[in-house]
Amino acid sequence: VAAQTPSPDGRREEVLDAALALADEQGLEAVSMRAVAARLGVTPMALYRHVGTKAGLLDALVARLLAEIPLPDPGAAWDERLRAMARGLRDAAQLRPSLPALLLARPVVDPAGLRIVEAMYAALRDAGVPAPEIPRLERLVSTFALGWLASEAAGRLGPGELSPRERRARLPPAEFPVHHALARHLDAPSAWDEELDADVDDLIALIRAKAGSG
Amino acid sequence: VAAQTPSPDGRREEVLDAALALADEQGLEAVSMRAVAARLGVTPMALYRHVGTKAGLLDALVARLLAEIPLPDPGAAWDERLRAMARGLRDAAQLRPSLPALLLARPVVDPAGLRIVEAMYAALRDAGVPAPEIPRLERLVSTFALGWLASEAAGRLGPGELSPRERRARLPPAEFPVHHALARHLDAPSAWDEELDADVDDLIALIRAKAGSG
DNA sequence: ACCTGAACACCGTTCAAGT
DNA sequence: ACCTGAACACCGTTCAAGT
Repeated sequence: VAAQTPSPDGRREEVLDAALALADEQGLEAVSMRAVAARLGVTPMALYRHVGTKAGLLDALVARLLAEIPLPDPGAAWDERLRAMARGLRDAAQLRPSLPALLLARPVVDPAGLRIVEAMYAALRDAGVPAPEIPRLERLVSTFALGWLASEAAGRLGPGELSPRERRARLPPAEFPVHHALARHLDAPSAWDEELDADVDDLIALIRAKAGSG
Repeated sequence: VAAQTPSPDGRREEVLDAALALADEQGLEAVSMRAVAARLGVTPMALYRHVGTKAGLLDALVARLLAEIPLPDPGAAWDERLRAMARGLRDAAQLRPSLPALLLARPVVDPAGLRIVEAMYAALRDAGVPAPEIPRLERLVSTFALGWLASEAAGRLGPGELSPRERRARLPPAEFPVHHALARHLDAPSAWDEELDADVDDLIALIRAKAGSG
């Protein structure tokens, strides 16, 4: 309860700088109150005055990272705007590997995050999606985006310890017939960046269909 | 390196039972080696023989939870099978709130997980999706599903501390025009279960379109 | 107004020792 | 074969005290 809304002092910004540097260098799990304090040459307790608690620190980091994501040119076509936002999110996550974990750890209630939601709403409206459908479709798209970022960051899309071929060799053909039938196409997953582009194109087609029916 | 592939002893199952009970009662973050050991009336060190390490424990939990998810009736139509799988995942996550965090924490390389992927492949094939497109579409759908489960578990879709109305009142209309224009439709988000059904219907339409073009 | 010191109740894991 | 005890290097947070 001490410093729920800490004063906008410069010291707070220094704390966030240190936490972000730590996250960039060693991952989000290295961001402990003690480690951040050590980086500032100060006692852990000194931080509590500025960020309230560790959850407060994480919330502040989310706000900062989201604020860095560029908004698309409002003059561009709506589908180009969606593509630009997807690229912006992906670039942000690749630069800041801790972003997806932060987004999942804390609900987004920050103006910096709503700014992005606003741009999504505008794109869906300009696509011709009926107003009552817009919030749900925005959540559909952003849920996919979040799942993608989290998967990439957590290594779910990565190769794992075994190659696809080795892994498949261990699957009994009787129980996994489609895996074996698709063998050729499982071996060479396309570059992830291209896959994300293709997925976004599919979602854009989905949105277009929604607009056509309204 | 000690017990990477521990013997299939009964003691191991008891360790997993205890960990799962702890996760169900107090959340995944309560699952510590020390707490699991205490529940078994044993020293933390005793666990290492059976699960190797904490990561090993988590991997084993993922495998167990995924194995519990029912597969759809292979005789049903492909879209009904997809709907059934979505419901199965959602039910599993609601029963086991730690599932999404586990799925994101550890890449799925387990046969219990691939069993579900296999059923997805089969549904997409039966929908008429061209073979080269199937793996990507499976990842699109499962990435959305994962994002959904993680969002629901982390409270991203929850109400937050402010009501939608209060939150919107703090957004400057000049910067958030679409939020304000959509006010009526933001106030009453539909039940999340119904929203997931609608999302799955949209993804099914997307898949149908892919099939039609092949 | 801002920071420190000591303490409390926790973590995962290693190593040597017991039975 | 299975478990224990002691130790190491960590966590977030509270409280009283310093300047």
